[in-house]
Amino acid sequence: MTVEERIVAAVKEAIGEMAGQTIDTDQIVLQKTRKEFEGDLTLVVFPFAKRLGRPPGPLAEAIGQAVAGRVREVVFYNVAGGFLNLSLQPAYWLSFLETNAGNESYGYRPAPEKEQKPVVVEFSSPNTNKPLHLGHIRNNLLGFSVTRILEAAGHSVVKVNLVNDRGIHICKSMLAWMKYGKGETPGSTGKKGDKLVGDYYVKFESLLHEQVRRLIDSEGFSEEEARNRAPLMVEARELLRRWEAGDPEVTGIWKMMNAWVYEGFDATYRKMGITFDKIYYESDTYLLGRDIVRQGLSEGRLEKKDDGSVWADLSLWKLDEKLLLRADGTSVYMTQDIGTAQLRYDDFHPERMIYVVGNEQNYHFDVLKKVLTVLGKPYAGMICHLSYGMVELPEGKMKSREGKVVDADDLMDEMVETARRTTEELGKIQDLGQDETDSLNHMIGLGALKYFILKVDPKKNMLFNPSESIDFNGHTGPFIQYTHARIRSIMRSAGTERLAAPFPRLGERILNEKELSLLKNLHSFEGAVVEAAREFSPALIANYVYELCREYNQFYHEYSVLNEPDRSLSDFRLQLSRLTGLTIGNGMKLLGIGVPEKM
RNA sequence: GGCCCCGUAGUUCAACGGAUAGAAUAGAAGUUUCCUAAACUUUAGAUACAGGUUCGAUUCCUGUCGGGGCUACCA
Repeated sequence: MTVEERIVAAVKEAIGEMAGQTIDTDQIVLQKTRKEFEGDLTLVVFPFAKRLGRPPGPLAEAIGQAVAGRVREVVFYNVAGGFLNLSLQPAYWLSFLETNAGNESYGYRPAPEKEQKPVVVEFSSPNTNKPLHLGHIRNNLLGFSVTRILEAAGHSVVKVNLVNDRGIHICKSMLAWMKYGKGETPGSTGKKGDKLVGDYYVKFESLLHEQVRRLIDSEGFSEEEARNRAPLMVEARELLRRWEAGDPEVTGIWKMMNAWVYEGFDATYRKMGITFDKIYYESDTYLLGRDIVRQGLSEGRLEKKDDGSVWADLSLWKLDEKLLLRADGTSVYMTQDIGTAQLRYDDFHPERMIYVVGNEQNYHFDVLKKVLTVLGKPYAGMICHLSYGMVELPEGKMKSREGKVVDADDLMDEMVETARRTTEELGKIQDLGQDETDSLNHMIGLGALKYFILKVDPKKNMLFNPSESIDFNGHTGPFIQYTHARIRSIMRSAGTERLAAPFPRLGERILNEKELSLLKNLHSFEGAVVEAAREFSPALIANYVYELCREYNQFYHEYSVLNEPDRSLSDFRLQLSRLTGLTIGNGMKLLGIGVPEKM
């Protein structure tokens, strides 16, 4: 049990004895004491004052006395208004540092038992006719980081990707390539496969748009009708029909073009540093949902309309009916999601299934959960939509169809290029070889980008302005990486022998303000990890690490580590720096960001 | 129209209902004989508006204004 937990327990006990009533643990608010007050931890007493009908001041006093008597580490307390400030004995902080200074996995819970049920996290989920853009970057980084955070919090995790590789939209890019491609390939054009296919999708849409406009003008059709009647659309539907019928020519082209796309995606994932444990393809799974729906129909859980379409009645939750099978028996998006959920459940028997999907699909996931409930599926309650906000451009939402996107590859390349220029300008690392320099610049460039995105609360929309490049100074990834490099530099100078020496005895020496606040900061890393796992929020880690670095840089500026003449004090600061470095590294690892030895 | 989300310094982001709303950046002024100045210090600057709930509201409720999303036999 941590000290915080023991204090909370003591408070609970004390109040129980004083008032004869029990208080919920989560009603006991213990926060860090603000800098302007004396103490380490602060208990907010107001809520209890009200319940016990006693004035806050004296009550705080009484609780303080009780806690000091029960928790050994609490050596002093003071009351300010309705706040009870508790001070821990300095030796507590020192022993904390002593036990953790060399702990490479500080902040991480031990790996889970084999029999523990995993959490399945789906993220990325690309569409094979759209190259990845900034919106996908947020999805990928979030999803990947959340899996690392869950692992650090002691969960077993499976990372899955669901590739949307079939449907009418895929036929569109195929059709455009068949009609106008003249046999182009990634090899013949030197283009990345996903980009090449994406270009044909855009080409289809723009040609279709022309046809639609002409039909509206000449025949007076409505937009919808014109879209339906446009020759290109008719051909695309015919292509889909042939695909579903297994036409060898069509599936051959489909396989070939998909292979191009996957090669392109792989390159992008590699650059981003993202990996998966399992990749699902909708073309493999889309029929499964249909069977489940038919089964549900035969069990009387669903309704069939006169035209043959199948619906789920969600009026119990004040939602509309939801279509699950069209009149012609084909499936819709929701039908597929039912199938993939089932498959995932069968494959992993998870405790939870998390979907990292944008908040534009909030309604969809609400409905999915309800539909699975109607179907009586045991995993209906396991579905958890990790809903994140859009990345907006200054002119609004990104739209693939209109080509208004920030391309993922381009953006990453620009970041690396900026890193390269900055590294050269500063000229601090001449001793590295070309390969090392390249990988350093990659680390810094990607670090800046990833941090920029992950520091924002996932739930919130965020803005990206392409004309203002992402910063490398201030509240940024490179700032954190730089702090790490500084610390590593000290570690190298100190040498392994000194680091391995017994922990210094400081005697009666009082830690200075910076040392103490650094220690407290380090101490709260574990809590930050647990909180981030509970909230699915890498932003909490990002902001924690930043705060830690700011704290360290102030300390570094004000006090010397290796040049401190008092040897034991110098050793203490060395260990303090060491744990700071480890914590920065471990924190950044949870964000999928590397930290350098030098920069 | 109905439903949901969001309005915090010029800008981008913080703040379990808790003490004087934090940072960064842009602006102004400084710090290099000292372990990496991608750093540090000082300075100025914000809760859209109007009510309510409470010991206490950026946070919860209501209304107004502003922005975004969803509301497909698209995915």
